Amino acid sequence: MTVTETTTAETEGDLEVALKALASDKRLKILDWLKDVEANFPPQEHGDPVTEGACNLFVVEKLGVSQPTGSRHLKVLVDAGLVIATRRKGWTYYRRNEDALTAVAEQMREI
Amino acid sequence: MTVTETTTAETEGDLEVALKALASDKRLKILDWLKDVEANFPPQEHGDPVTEGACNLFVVEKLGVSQPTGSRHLKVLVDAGLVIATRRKGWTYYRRNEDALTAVAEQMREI
DNA sequence: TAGCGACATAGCAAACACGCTATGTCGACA
DNA sequence: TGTCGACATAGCGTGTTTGCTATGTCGCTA
Repeated sequence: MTVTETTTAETEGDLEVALKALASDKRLKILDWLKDVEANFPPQEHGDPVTEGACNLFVVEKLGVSQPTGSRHLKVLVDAGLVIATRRKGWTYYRRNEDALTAVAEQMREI
Repeated sequence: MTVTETTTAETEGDLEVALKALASDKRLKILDWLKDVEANFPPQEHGDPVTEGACNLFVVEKLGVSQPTGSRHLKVLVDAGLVIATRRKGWTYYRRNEDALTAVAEQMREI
């Protein structure tokens, strides 16, 4: 079994990094879609949409870009700590890091 | 008398535009400094710091960049509607657009 | 009206962001 | 072990951002 979780622990970190990650139409869309994986993506027969998130290819397809481009957008979000990637078997699932997103929103109240 | 106020009326507009403007270390600093003009900038004998804001040169100097570079950072904030520029006599004053900033923070709660 | 101080604009180079194609890696399965 | 599906990484062209210097504009004031 190989399960790898990736977070950059940005719950309190650099606001600028988070803002750079958020300052993109496509990445804002991804975050919005991930609010409700079951509603926004096709059914996954291999990995729980609720606990693990949406798989890479579904996001890529919905974004309407090539697979590497979509993967990079996701990586930007992961590197900023706003999204958590779970790698299992052949697939990678992405879900929102609600704690980090809430922290960013909180910091924005003092901007 | 020539007084010109500049706002891009972004009180409800594009979140992405605001985030792009905010995704910069220097521009975040400017916004922070403008929270208290009197405390963060030298005394202005020509224009009320509280009602009109800080003059261009003071911001530029504190940023530690050239005058055109500083002016452009300010312009980015103005274009995004986050800062209001008031031009009077020879000087241009910049102050925070609290309404727009609050609106952005509010939108961030649903991100 | 000549000149000066305070900005704004133009124009340019370096760095970064973003799209793509091509290719590498890694786990399953025949 | 060979192949295939699902990503990740490399590399490349293009557009945008960010810094600078040089220069334009505008409102005084001499």
